Amino acid sequence: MAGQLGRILIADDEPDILEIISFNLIAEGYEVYMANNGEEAIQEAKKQLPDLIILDLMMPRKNGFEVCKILRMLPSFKDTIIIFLTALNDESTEIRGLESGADDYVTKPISPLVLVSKVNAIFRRIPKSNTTLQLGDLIINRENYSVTYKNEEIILARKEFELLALLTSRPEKVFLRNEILLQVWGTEVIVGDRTIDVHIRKIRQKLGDDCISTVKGVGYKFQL
Amino acid sequence: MAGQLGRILIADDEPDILEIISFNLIAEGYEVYMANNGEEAIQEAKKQLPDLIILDLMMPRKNGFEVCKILRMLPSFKDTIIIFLTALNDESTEIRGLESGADDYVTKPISPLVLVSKVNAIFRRIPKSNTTLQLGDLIINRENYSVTYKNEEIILARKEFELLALLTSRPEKVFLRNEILLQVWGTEVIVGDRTIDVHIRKIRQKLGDDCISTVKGVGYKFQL
DNA sequence: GCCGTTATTAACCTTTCGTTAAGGATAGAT
DNA sequence: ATCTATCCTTAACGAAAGGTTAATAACGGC
Repeated sequence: MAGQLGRILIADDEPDILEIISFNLIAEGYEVYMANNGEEAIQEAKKQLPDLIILDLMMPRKNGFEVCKILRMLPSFKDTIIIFLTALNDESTEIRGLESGADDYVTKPISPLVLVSKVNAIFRRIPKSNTTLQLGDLIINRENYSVTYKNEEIILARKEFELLALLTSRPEKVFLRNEILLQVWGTEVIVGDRTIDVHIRKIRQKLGDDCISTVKGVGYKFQL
Repeated sequence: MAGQLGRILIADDEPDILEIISFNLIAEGYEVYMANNGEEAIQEAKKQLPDLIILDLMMPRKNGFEVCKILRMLPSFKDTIIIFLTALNDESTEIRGLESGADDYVTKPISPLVLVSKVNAIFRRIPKSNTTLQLGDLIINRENYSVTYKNEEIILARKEFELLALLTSRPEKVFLRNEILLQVWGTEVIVGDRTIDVHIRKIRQKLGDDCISTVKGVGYKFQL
C-alpha cells in the first residue's frame, strides 16, 4: 500500500521535523524520501524524481530558494510540485517564495495533519503521472515503458517512448520542435532538428502511421 | 488585455473584502466576478464557469462548505479550483475544508498581495483555458493550430493561421498593413505588401470568402 | 540494437510577377 | 453644386519560381 498515492521528498535540517512529517505522510500512504540539506535535496530529487518536494527555506548548503531555482531549470522538475516550509512568517518572503516557482508556502509551526491535508489536496489534482494512459486503442504505461496498440504490444526504444509519451500527454496540442527538444532531450544535449523527424518516423512505422500528424513549420501533434 | 490570465469568482458577504481582492486580481490581469452570499455564488458560478472560485466560509444563505459541496457534485465544476477564505484560524476547520474538496485554505486577515501570489501560483499549473476562440461558426485553437468553420476542419498553413489568428483576435478592428507585417512577419523579414494580399486570398478561399473584408488604402478586418 | 547524423528526395509553403478588376480622386461638363 | 468620364492608386487573381521543411533511406558510433 505504501507509495501508491505518490512520491514525496522532504528536505529539512531539523531531524524532528523530518521525522514527524514523514511519519504522517507514510501513514497516509505516500512514499517518502528525505534530505538534510540543500545539496542532498537536489541529489535525492534527481535520483528519485518525486511528484512533490517539500523544502525548508533555511537549510545549510543551499537554502530552499536556491534549491527550487536549480531544480526548476531542469526539465525533469518543470512540473514537480514544490512547497516551501519555513518559520519565517514574513509576507514578502512568502510572496517571493510563490513568485519563484513554488506552488505553496506553509509556515511553521505547522500541524502535521494540516500539512497532510494540503498534500492530499494537491495530489487530488495531479494527473496520476505514473499510471497508465489510455487513448482509444493506445495504452501507454510510463512505469513499464510499454505501449500497447490495438491489443498488440509495441516495443519502443527509450527516446521513441519518451517522445510518444510527451505527445500523448496532451492530445491535439501541437508541440513545437523547441518544446520537444527541451522536454525529451533536455537543455544539456544539443541535437539537430532532423533527429526529431527520424524518431517520429520510427514511431509512425511501429504504430502504423496514424496518430501523429505534422504541422509544417510548427511541430507535431498526436490525435485520435 | 483584462481577463487573459483567467476567470475568477469571489464570494464574500463583506463588500470591503470583495472590493480589495477584486481590485488586486483585476490589476494583475484576471477577469473577476463577485457574489455576496452562497446562493448568489452558485448562480454566478453556473453562469460564468470560472477557472477559480474563492469562497468565504461564513456567508449568509449557504456557507462556503455547502457551496463547495453543491458545486463539486456538478460535472462542470469537477476541475474548478476552489479556495476557502475565512477568519476561523482553526486547525480542524482547515482540515475539514481541504478534505471537503477545496484546493487551498487561506485565513483572514489576508494580505491581498499574498493572495494574488497564491492565485498566480495556481494558474501557473492550470493548462491554459484560453487557447480556443469561438466566433460564430468559426473556432480557432491556437494550441492545436486548428481551425473549424461550420463544423468542418480547415487546414491552414502557418502564415495563414497566424494571420487569421491576428485578425480574429480583435474582430471589427481594422489592422493596418504595417501592423500585420510587424505581428505576423516580425521586424527581421522584409516582404512586400502583395504578400499579405495573397495570404488573405488563400484564407478567403479556404473559408468561403466571408469574414475578412478589405478597407482600401488602410488594411483588413475580420467580421461576423 | 539504439541513437544521432547526413544526403537525397519530395512536398508544400512563401513570395513574386504580370495582369485584371475595383475604388477614389480629379477635373471638366451640365 | 452635382454628375460623370477619366486617371491613378490599390487590391484581387492565376500561375509559377524560389525557398524552406519534412520524409525517407542509409551510415557510423556506441
